[in-house]
Amino acid sequence: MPTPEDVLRDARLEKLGRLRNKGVDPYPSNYQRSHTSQQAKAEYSSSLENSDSKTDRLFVSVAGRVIAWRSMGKATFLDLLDIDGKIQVIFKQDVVEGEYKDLKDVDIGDWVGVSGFLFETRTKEVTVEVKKWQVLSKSIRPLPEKWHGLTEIETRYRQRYLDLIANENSREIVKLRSNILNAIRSFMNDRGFLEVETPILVPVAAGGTARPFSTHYNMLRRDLYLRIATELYLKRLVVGGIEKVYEIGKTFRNEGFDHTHNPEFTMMESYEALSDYKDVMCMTEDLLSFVSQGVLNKTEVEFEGNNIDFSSPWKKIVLKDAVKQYADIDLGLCKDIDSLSLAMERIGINPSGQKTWGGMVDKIIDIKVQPNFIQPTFLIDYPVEMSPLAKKKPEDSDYVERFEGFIAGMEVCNAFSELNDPIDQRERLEMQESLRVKYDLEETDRLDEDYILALEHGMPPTGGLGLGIDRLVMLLSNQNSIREVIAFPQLKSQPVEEKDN
RNA sequence: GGGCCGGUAGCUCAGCCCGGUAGAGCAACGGACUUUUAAUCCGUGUGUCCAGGGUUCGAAUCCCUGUCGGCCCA
Repeated sequence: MPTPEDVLRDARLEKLGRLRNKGVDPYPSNYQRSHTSQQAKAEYSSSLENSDSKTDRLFVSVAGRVIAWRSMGKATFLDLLDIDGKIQVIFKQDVVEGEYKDLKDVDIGDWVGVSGFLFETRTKEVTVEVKKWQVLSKSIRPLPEKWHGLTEIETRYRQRYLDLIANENSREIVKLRSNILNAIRSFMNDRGFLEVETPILVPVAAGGTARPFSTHYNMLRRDLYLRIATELYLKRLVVGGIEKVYEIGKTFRNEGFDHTHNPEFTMMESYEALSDYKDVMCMTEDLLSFVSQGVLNKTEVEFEGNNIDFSSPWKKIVLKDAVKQYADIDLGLCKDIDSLSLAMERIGINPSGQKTWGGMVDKIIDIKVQPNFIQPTFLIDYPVEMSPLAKKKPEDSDYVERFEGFIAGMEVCNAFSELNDPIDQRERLEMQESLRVKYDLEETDRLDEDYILALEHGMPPTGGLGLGIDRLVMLLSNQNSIREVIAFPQLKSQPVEEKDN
């Protein structure tokens, strides 16, 4: 029994067959277009402005997907969609070359290339009067509805191509994301940073606090992990004298996902020799202002009803003070797990679930502190327990030179003066390893011997930054879900369908 | 992990409270129409009602379980 879907498909397959019978290749390998939709319209406008002779009509060839069809009998209007937008074209029986009736084999959803003169309709819409045309790709499935488009979020994510065809905003986000990446690269390159690439498949998933994905390398007969950070490899490059490096790439964390987390996400990490976290703070302010200005032409954006101002200087607050202010807990008086547990219970946070002191502080920040940081805010000077890769503050060895940047209540970056004392580094990572064993944790940072070996050869004082690209794109595109800014976000698998044959 | 909401035609949705075997628009198909733009007009089809189980003479509808998605909370 054919499903209604099959019926629709069969009708299109029939047209495909008719095209082939007429000797038409429904899937030609190329098409020479002279203009995109918007280029054609722009050139038409400018030709009107400075033309003495209106006899010089503009002949263009454009290509795109048929997204609307208005047939008037011996004339048919189509809307074509290309990367720039829409353009209307008209097929007129007395103008188009070849058989006008052949248009019947074209469906909404097909790609076509058309050429002809531009003109303006009565309603002043710039339109191509088609002389020659050809099918560029025959589509055998229907498009979403033309007016409401595709709204079901699940289908938008699972069949992103349909979302992109139907929803202009989705196309804009793809473009914006690309522009943001370009702006970041341009900023970093101008400052003398070298863009580098480091391994994704790693023997030790170090450089952060997270559970890794594991995989297996058959030839080596060993398990490897997907990186959870690029940090330690980038710092090896700094040890090697590549003083300013950055990498933009995917990192992977074996955790759940929600509207601000995807298990694979894009980070930029940068390391600059002869700088510390204060320099990185300045750079971060400059970078985000530059990117916002570059892609949106402004440094203030609206996000979930708030006006967010990226311009420097950002608000800065010392972590200890923030915890006191927003959670009413004095970390100086709660230096062990028991006292901190009591303090947490007093303010209504359940401390169970967190086994380490650092983890508990993290939870307090998560719940009580972070949501207050709507405008860009640096939370600075973290407890050493939470930051095994950061350099201790000279005047207070319980705290390190580290900051995280929050915007709209989201953590968007993390930075520190990198720990370059190999002896201290070993001790700190060994502490993390012992915590893992003691509490049976999978997410503590790992000791990477090979990295220690590198450090022992001497790393200059270095300021490092990790910037969450997906969240930045969210902020600049006013999207409150990370899935809107990742073209193919992680989704649970659908039940396997049984097919008859 | 907890609570709430949703999954019906290719797409957008109604029907569910109050059980009687599914409906509209768009798309498709046939026809009219040479400046339309959600074109219009006439005619014709269209379904594992997310899955499984239960209640019932009878379930898209009520109940349970699962699943996928969304929102909120932890």
